[in-house]
Amino acid sequence: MSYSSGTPDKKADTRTVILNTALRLFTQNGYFNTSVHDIKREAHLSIGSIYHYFKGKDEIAKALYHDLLEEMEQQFNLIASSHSSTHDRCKAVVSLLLSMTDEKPEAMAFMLHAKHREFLPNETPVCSSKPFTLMKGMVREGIEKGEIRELDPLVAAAVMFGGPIRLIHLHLDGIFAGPLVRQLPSIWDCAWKSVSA
Amino acid sequence: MSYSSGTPDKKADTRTVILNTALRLFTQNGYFNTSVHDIKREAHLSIGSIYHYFKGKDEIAKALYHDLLEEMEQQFNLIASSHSSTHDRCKAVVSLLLSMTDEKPEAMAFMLHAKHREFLPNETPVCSSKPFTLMKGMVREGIEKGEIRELDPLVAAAVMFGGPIRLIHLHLDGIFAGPLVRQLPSIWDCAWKSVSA
DNA sequence: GAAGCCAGAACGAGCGTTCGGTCAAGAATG
DNA sequence: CATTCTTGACCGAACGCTCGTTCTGGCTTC
Repeated sequence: MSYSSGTPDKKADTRTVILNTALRLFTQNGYFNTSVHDIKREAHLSIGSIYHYFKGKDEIAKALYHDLLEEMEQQFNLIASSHSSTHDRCKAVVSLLLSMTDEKPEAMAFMLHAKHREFLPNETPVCSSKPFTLMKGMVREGIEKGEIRELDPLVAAAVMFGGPIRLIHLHLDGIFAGPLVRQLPSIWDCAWKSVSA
Repeated sequence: MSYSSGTPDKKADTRTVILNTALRLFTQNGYFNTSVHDIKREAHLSIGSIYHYFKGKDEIAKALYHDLLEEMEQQFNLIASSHSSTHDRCKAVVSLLLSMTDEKPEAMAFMLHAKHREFLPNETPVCSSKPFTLMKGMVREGIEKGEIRELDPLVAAAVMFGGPIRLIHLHLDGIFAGPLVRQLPSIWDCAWKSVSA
């Protein structure tokens, strides 16, 4: 490798270059409209290099999916451990979702927006993943503690997080402009009003 | 045509056979995992016959998209004209969405769930379509009349319809079982509480 | 010189689409 | 009535192209 002799750790960050490029193209054009040759071109790599790090196209998507979900799960656990009331926990979750959308829209789009079922048929669907299970768990606990009205936990979770998630979708589709975190006060007010006891 | 002499109107309903088969396969396996040859096989037709009625695969999807959106728009207009208060109108819309999901889950999945952007890049996105515009219009009117709190209309619409839509997604993903209409009272209660003045 | 990394030509399968054609049923013609 | 012509529904082999993947070989580093 002759060009750019200054790069220090070119070792195994070819992998992350591939992942970042793939994430961008997948969210921009969709999984099926993105070929491995497209990733190669955009990442200034060769086919061989890509297949050296990943067994195939779907392995790239799978790696992205797992990495992003794991990151989110960690954040959720952090939230759960640093807040005690259901109200504070759920508000922190909504805040996190909004700010993550502002900061890493592509990652968020890949997690929430993409139809993983279609290209990762053997993966557990997003809504059954750990982060989503944690969200449902928070809500159930809130019902038991009396903070939230007596409702089917799934319905309560859908209602409370459905609004923020819908706004995120609208934002990712380019319909709702501007930073989302700015909407946190009003949207959280609405969300909490909808289920609070 | 010798087989099944009993069929009266075999004339132009080959078209609807194609559309119904395509809708089923598109929602079941996704647009990109469905080939025209698959449609041919499942519909017991020939390639030539399909291409006689549609210019191409994307035209089939486009026809489905337009037909379904138009049907929904008509229902929405009917609702708007038969209810006067924002509360009643929006409740009727939510009720319609839930019952439509129960009755025609595939149609609903194709409208709400599918990423049309990826295979119909020249179509207006769902969220900018007439039905969704009508929903936003109802909410805006509700704010002007004082039935709904003073909020960004888009935020209010996202919050009010986000919960029900989220539940629909969960249902279509097989996570929330049972008929959705049964949840209308509780979910509408939550939705209205979240934005009502 | 062994091991990891990268390059890129080549392949084979599957796709959307084309196209030349058959067949049945009317309409037009005699 | 018998005939030719016309039309539209339908068929399916075949084509061209793109894609995911493989493979062979060279380069770099220790």
